[in-house]
Amino acid sequence: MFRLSKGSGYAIAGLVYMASSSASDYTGIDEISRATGISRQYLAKLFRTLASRGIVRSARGRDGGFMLDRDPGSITLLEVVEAIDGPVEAGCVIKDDGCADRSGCLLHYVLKRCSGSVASILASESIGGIGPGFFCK
Amino acid sequence: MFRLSKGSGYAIAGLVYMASSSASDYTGIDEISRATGISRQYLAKLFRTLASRGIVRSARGRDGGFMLDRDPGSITLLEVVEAIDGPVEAGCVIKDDGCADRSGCLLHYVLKRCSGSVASILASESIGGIGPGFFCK
DNA sequence: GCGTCATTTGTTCAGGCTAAGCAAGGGGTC
DNA sequence: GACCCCTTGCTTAGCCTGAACAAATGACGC
Repeated sequence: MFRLSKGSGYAIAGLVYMASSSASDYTGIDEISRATGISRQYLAKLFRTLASRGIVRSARGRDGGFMLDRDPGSITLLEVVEAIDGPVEAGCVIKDDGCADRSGCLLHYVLKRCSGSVASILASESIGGIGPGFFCK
Repeated sequence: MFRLSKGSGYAIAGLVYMASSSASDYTGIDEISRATGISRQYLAKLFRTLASRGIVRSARGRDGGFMLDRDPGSITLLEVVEAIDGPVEAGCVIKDDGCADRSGCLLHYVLKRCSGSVASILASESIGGIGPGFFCK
């Protein structure tokens, strides 16, 4: 009903690396994969999704790769997570659609508070804000 | 890296129903399944897990069923969620073990804030606190 | 008291679905 | 021709669902 996947973390790690490399040209997926230790194929799949969402730009062929399409400071973690995992929001577990906020579903209310809290934390941090010091040893 | 599954929601719904029925004897899984609209088999599996964690008590045979083993007000949603989904905590995505809090992993820090926030919200609500008004129409 | 029966949980199997990761070939660009 | 993204398909694991069978318990008839 509500999740943060490993894929989201991988995408954030890759984006942070790109932002910190401060290269004005494209960065190959192989380089990002080596630097972060993430599976090359899976990372490529994630970046294709990010490209379709307008977060990164891709170029094929020699000297091709991926490149941030916007200022790192303007890309929030929430945006990245929602691109990969879908909306960060917890609906009612019992009824998929019904159960609007107006109904007195207390469980729905508690879950809304959880997802809302996570969303606001993720929205307050950006790729540029994480910075190159991000990588754990 | 961190999730709240449907199973957790189902378990909470079942427990709330049991607490609200205020019966001093055992409640059958069929009754809970009918009242909540949750798959009987899956609900039974969830309740078996809850029984092994000491949250409910079970009895087989005629007039058997499940029964809260403690005061509904003392069973927090966090306890139920962790019984079903495991610990509500987001570790580092890049390194499974290393990456302790002391290292300067900013992503780790952000994720810790997210999971900590969710855990504290879930810990502040109990099965007894949700109450019978919980069910959405 | 004993055997039978209905009731209800416990166990097992099988299938559909999604996330995560792997591998190979296609095709664009320098 | 070398480089590198794109597409497709496959495998593994875990979640969710459904069905059938086994085991335990209480009620009833004798």
